[in-house]
Amino acid sequence: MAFMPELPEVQTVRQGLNKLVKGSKIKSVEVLYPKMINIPAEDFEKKLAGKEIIQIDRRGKYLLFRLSDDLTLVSHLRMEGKYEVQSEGTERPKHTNVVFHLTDGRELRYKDTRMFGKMALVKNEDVYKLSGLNKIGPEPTEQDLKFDYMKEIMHKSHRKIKGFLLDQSKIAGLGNIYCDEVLWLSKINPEQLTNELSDDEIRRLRANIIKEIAAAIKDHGTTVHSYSNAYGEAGQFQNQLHAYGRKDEKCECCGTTMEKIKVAQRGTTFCPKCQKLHGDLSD
DNA sequence: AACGCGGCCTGTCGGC
DNA sequence: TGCCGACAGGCCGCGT
Repeated sequence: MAFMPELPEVQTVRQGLNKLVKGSKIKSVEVLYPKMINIPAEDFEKKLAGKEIIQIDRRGKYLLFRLSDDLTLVSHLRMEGKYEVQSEGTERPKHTNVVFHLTDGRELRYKDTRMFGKMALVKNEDVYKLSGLNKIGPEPTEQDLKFDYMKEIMHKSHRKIKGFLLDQSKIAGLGNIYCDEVLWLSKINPEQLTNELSDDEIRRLRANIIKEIAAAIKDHGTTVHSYSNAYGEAGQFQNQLHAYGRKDEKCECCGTTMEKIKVAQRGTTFCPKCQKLHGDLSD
C-alpha cells in the first residue's frame, strides 16, 4: 500500500521531525523542483539560510516548521511526500525535491514521487491567510469537534456525506481512507445526503471520527521508535482497516461482499448491507 | 454560495 | 513482449 498521509500520518511525521531536527540550524537550501514552492526558488533559499528550526507543529494535514525571525515553512505532503534525514553527501533518492543542509553536517530531504506536495514560506502572522489554511475546519478531537457544530453545518449541506467528510473546511484531517473507515464503523452509506443524517447518526459519526483518528495516531506513534532517520513510512494502522482496500472481501461485520463505487470522484469501499441508504429495505 | 469537476503528477497494473 | 490507457488521490481554481 502506498503511503497516503492523512492526519495521523502527518502527526507521526511531525513527531519524528521534532526528534530529529528541532533546534537544528539551516546552513543552506537547494530547491530541485521550484514548482512546489510558493515563491521564486532563489528567494526561498536565501530567506531560509541561517534560520533555526524552533519546532514543528501540525494543523490538519499541514506541517508547520516554526523558524527563527517569525517565519513559518508550511509543508503539505499531499499523496506521497516524505521527509528523511541523512548525512550530507550520501546518495539521494530519486524525486528528491528540496534539500535543507543543516549546520551539523546532516541534510533534511523532502522527496515526493508524485511531485504533488507544496511548500510555502510565510511570516507567522500570514500562515492562516494561505489558501487552504484560511478556511480549515476544527481538528477531529473531543475538544474541538463539537456535536452542535457538526449538526449545524451538516444540516446545511446537501451533498453526499463522503464528499462532506473529505472537505477540509468542515473537519480537518480526514482523507479517503479514514472517510471509508468511519462511515463503515458508523454504518452510514457514503452516498447518503449529509442533511439527511439523524442526530443519532451524527453522534455515531462524530464518536467514530474522534476515536479512529486517535487510535491511528497512537498506532503510528508506537512505531516511531523503530525508525532511525526516515519518518515518511507508514505505521501499522493499515492492518486495522475494515473498509478501505477491501473490495470483494467479506464484510467483517456481516459477511456480505464489500463493494467499490465512485463517490465525489473518489474510490469508495463500503458494505451494501451494513451501510444502507435511508429507506432501502432490501436484504 | 455551495458544490462539482478538471488538472496537476508519476508509478503501477491490466488488457490486448 | 510491449504499449497504452486507466487509475490512484488532495487540493486549487474555475464554472455553474
